Amino acid sequence: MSLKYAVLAALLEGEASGYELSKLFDVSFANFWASTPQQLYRELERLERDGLVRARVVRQERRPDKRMFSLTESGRRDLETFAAAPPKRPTAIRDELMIKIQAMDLDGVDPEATCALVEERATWARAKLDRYARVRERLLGGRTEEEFLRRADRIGPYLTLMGGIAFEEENLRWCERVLAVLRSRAALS
Amino acid sequence: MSLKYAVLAALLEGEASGYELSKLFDVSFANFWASTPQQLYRELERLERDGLVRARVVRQERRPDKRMFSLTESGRRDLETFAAAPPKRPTAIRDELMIKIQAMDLDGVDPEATCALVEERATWARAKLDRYARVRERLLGGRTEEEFLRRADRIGPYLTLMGGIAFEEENLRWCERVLAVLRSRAALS
DNA sequence: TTGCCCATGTAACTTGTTACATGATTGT
DNA sequence: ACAATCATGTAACAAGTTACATGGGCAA
Repeated sequence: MSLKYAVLAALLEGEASGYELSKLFDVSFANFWASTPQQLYRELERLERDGLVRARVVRQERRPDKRMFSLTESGRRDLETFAAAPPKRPTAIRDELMIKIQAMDLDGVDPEATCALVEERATWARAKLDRYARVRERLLGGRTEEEFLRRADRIGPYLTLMGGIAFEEENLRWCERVLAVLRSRAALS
Repeated sequence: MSLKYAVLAALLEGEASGYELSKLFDVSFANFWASTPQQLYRELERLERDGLVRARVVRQERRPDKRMFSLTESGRRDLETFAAAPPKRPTAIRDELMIKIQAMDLDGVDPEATCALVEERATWARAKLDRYARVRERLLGGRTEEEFLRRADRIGPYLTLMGGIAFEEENLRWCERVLAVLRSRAALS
């Protein structure tokens, strides 16, 4: 139900193809709404059928044709209504690593293996933070954060990005605390 | 695929009924693996059929019968294998509020309404933190964190709880920053 | 020459959600 | 009297995942 609104919100940035949206959902949108390219293509079909989005075919040379999607007036109105209404469902998280941590104390589980998993997570978190930093610079466009937040027309995308950055930073801190604990326990035995 | 392991990991705490598991998934497990009671009942059926879990019917007076589930040896081994293997899928988050924030700059969206949504989120975050604090006290059982992390047999559940607490604290800080921004913009116009 | 990028899609399958049903007990 | 708690479940539906297919361009 909400992937619909995630797509509409993504199209606020302007016209985009399914492929471009799938890239966007891989970087910034992934922080709060996970989805695969297949889901997006399916959703776009539905949104077009329902008149919330319109498609324009762009012929390309030496590249497959692409369909550029944009919001219709009715899509925009629907999104406005959604944006002011209270959320229907609580935030859902699905993080396999945490299940593995929950079960790490089992006899058959090598603490070294657990360490490796946490280190991998930390590496990913750092990579994500790097990408966010670049997106942030682009959004700020030379202004300071304070200046931007006071004057810019659209601050929504910046506020969600702030959320993503804070989340990954916290993630990284957690990884480091866990690694410190695991290492000091390894030293004891 | 991983709800399976989330359930097995939950049963590490000991025998539990479907109902009790659904309570657990509502409090601590919800931080990293969301699921509804109906999913749990279905999953438990499957796990029993596959021999990873065994059920024992407990007759009760003045209460419906209940089925208490516990891990079998093969369930435990399966969980051990899972715990040491790298995650198959990246962490997925689905947070409606963030979509609403992303779209908040639309003309038809009242900034007051957006504020109210963020305040509600902050209230929930505080309530969650309260509950986590109680779970934490129970786990520590009077010891300090340092002492606990050095000597306890099972630290997995504490580490995931630490993650949940850090996540909610960050959430709350984000809410407060957003509210400060929204209020100072409201004062300007 | 292997593999990734662009660009879209179909089909089969697995998960997750929602609404409903039962029925006694306990608390306000 | 009404709602919540305990305790489980069915059925219908919506959403998400995985594997596969197409086919030229481009870089190491």
